[in-house]
Amino acid sequence: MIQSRPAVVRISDTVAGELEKRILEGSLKAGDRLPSERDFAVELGVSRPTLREAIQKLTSKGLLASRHGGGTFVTNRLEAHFVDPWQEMLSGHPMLHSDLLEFRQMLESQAAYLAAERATNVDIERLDALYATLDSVYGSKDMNACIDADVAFHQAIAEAAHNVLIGHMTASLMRLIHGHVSNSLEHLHARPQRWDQLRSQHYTIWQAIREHQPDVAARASRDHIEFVRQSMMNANKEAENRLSALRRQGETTV
Amino acid sequence: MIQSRPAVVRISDTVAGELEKRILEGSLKAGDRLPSERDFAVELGVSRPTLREAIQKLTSKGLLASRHGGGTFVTNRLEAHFVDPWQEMLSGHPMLHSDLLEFRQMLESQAAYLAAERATNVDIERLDALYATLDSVYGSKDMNACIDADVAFHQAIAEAAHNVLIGHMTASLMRLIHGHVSNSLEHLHARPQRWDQLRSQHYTIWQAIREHQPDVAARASRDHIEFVRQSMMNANKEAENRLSALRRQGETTV
DNA sequence: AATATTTAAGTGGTCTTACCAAGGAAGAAG
DNA sequence: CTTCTTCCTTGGTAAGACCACTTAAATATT
Repeated sequence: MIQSRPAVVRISDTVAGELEKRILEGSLKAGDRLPSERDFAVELGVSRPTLREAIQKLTSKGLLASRHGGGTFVTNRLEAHFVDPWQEMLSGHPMLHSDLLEFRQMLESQAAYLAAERATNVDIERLDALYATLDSVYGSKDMNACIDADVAFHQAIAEAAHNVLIGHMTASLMRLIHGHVSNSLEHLHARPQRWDQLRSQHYTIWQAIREHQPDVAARASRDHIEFVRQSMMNANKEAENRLSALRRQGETTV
Repeated sequence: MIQSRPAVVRISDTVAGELEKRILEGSLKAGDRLPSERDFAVELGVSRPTLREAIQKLTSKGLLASRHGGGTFVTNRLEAHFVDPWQEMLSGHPMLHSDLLEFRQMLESQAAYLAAERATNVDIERLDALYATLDSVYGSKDMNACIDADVAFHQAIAEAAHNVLIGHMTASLMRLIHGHVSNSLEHLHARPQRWDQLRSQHYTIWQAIREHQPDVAARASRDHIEFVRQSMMNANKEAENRLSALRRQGETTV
């Protein structure tokens, strides 16, 4: 109906593109309800399964949301256009956080080891500056600044290892977890003693690299991630407890 | 039980999640071809439109790709995310091979450690089979078969570590260096004793994992890569010697 | 015998029809 | 007026059929 020659273009893609275009242009605003699938399919000149496949695509992009018996609506989150598969996976499968931390533990401890072995004077000067800002910013309450300084510090260590793979890998992982770090650190906000523990851990790593003690640096880095890991597991456990408490409360009110 | 939060349980979502999980865990590897939609729908116990909707979701996420008349394939986007930047760097700058081996040393020793810790009976059975073929094929002169068996063996170890990042990372690196392995091994062709050394190294790793001795496995794996590293450096040195010898010869003739 | 062409089987893409389940609104009962 | 029932609309799933494309085996050609 729509096209005499579909050629290599899938109709569902064409429909999805058309809908996406309408949403972006504003003719379909956030909160709007789409016509029923049957009517809309006729209107667009395609079959209902084809329309549904197009809707699935946009739903997985976060642009649409369907309620059984209710209708299909335009969501208000237009920012989720480009999805990094790993990013999606991380939020979808929380068990991956454990794997990710395990990987970081390996990567960063090795980076610290090599950095302690190979760091030049330039590297150490950079580390000194970054550690200074890290230490000063840890005294403030600015969470974002802390995260940025933390990332920069670890990235500098990775680059001081003078291995391009470790450098790139660390950068990739840092980019990947940048959004999740806040989750894994926010529970520290009300715990000053843990805050100080992190501070001293960074100090140990920094000094070990400065004094070219590879084993100490690797061990300290390993312990550092292990600490974050334990803190996160505790946070998760507490969250579960709160959740089940809420559930119990709900059951009583029912 | 008035209302539960995940009230809407769409089958297509369940299927999509199942597929995503399989891709993530590696049972569906990059490049793999899915069964035909008709067969796969029966296998999963759902209808074909439902399966298609699930595939649409994952396609829009970039995890799957369908070719009309050809089939549906698992993309390598998860791995490409990490590997892409290195592809041309590695081929352009041979000096990076040293970095690569260093990275492998870290990655594979950690994989061996975790595999020795976590390998299930199924994992060990797979390792047994792969080691058997590896050992038998090492007796032949078939270099390609040796490389394939070697890659499969190390990949199986990485998957036995039960860490999706380590699994994908190893797969990426293996694919990345597949063409380079021949370079790093061809010099062994005329050296039977080194051939036997590799064989015994593999045996040590294999047994350590079977007997759940993480430290032994990690150490053996580390030594294994170190051996390859030394061999390659020697080979490079010999190549340089031959090259400079040729140059000297050229100077005399000029 | 090797190569180019044809053919047939298999696969994804689309459509039609039908039925089920969840939501919502109109109407009936209190 | 409130509450409950009923029924229609809507999205979700299933099954079968046909079309378009790819692939590879079978055939014809050289």
